[in-house]
Amino acid sequence: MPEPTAAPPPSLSRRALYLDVAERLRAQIFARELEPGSWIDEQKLSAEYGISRTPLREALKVLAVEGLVTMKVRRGAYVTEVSRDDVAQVYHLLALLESDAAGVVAREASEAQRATLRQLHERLEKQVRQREAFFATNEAFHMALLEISGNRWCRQIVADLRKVMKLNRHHSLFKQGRLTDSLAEHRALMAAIEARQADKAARLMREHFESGLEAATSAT
Amino acid sequence: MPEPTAAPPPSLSRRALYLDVAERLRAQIFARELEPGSWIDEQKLSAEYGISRTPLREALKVLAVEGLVTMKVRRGAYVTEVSRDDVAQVYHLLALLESDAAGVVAREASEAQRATLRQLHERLEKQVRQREAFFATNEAFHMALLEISGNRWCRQIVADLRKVMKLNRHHSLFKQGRLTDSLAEHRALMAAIEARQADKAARLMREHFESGLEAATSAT
DNA sequence: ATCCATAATTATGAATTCAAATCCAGTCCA
DNA sequence: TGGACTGGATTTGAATTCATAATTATGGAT
Repeated sequence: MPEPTAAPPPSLSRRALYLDVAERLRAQIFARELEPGSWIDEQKLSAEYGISRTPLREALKVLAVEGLVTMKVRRGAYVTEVSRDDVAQVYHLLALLESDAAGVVAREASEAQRATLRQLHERLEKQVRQREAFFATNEAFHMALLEISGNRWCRQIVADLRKVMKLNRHHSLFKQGRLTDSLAEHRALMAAIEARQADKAARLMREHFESGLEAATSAT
Repeated sequence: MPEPTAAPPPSLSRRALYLDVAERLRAQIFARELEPGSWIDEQKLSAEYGISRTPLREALKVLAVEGLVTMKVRRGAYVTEVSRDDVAQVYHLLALLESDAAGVVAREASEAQRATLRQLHERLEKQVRQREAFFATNEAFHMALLEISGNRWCRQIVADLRKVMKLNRHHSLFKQGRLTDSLAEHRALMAAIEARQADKAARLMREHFESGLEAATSAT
């Protein structure tokens, strides 16, 4: 069979193939090349990727744990659909989990850990005009905070929920003016963390997500 | 021809095999039958389970995402250490998520939904002497509450975390006197829900888990 | 024309096979 | 004696094959 794309260098990838495939699948899902609700054709995709079905199926199972795809018995994998209601529920959970983490961080973080967050926040301040970069740094800030809070189970859950949120086409940061609002909220949160005000940090984080939800579910 | 009804379908399990295998692996990991840090012999295990390596490897990749095992390239899977700290982290999360749910239920549950919880609680009252039955009803009560709270993402996460706790050998309900204490806490919680006192219900649920953690990590 | 039964096709789930990397024991040589 | 080397045994990672469930197509009866 003719291979669709040039074969990659044999052993340059020290990572497992199924992880690369999972990464590629995530990218295609987030890019909407695989639409939410649609069935994933294993044969077609494995041919497209130039691999066998085995590593593809392993990758699909990984994404299923993350919530990006849904496996149906004897029916294959489907890209997860996120309803308006799901968005609200997930925002609620993120508010709960991340506000708790923010409180822990404000209370217990070391100076070095605060410095890490400070640097990320400063980067964020400079990226209000670059939506994509802002996205990435925002994500990095939130995950760094989770990392510092020290609860690995919480970190994993939040990471997965955030991936699911990316499935939602109405992402809050796409909304008009949301970027600057979000930045202002981050600024206040960072200040509370620097001042080691745990309750305030937790409250600000919760409000940050409430604003985000409002923006996400607004008409535009 | 009186063709005898086809033999009972061998696959009564409506779940995928790899999920069952993952479940079994988790059980062995938490029961320390697979020791932390030890290498997992795919051939031996698949033979032991009476399956091929394929579904086992899929399950291992699922557990890798969950953080229960670590995959090393060309070197196989290793059991990750599940520390005392992990238990505390999971209890903390359960307290956070279930107390929130308890608040929602106290605030918004219908009379029919309260009746469901009431029935489960009354069953619990009668089962203080039967540990296994108490376990099951306790679980049913908590999951029913989650169900009523209406957040399917939260319900799924809590179900997963509870699975982890259930497999932990230091389960709080195994501790001396914990059953009656737990029941008393449930009684107070139920009363708060009946009285539709959301804040109180949330607080009681949080304390319920704090007591549970204390019991779980105590010396005995 | 519609509906039902049944045959053919297709896709999934799992087992098996195969190639390549790793490990291990024994040997050779400085 | 000790360390590097070699060749075989293991073991992983991935492709291929196979069995069965699900889907679609076909044909016949009402």
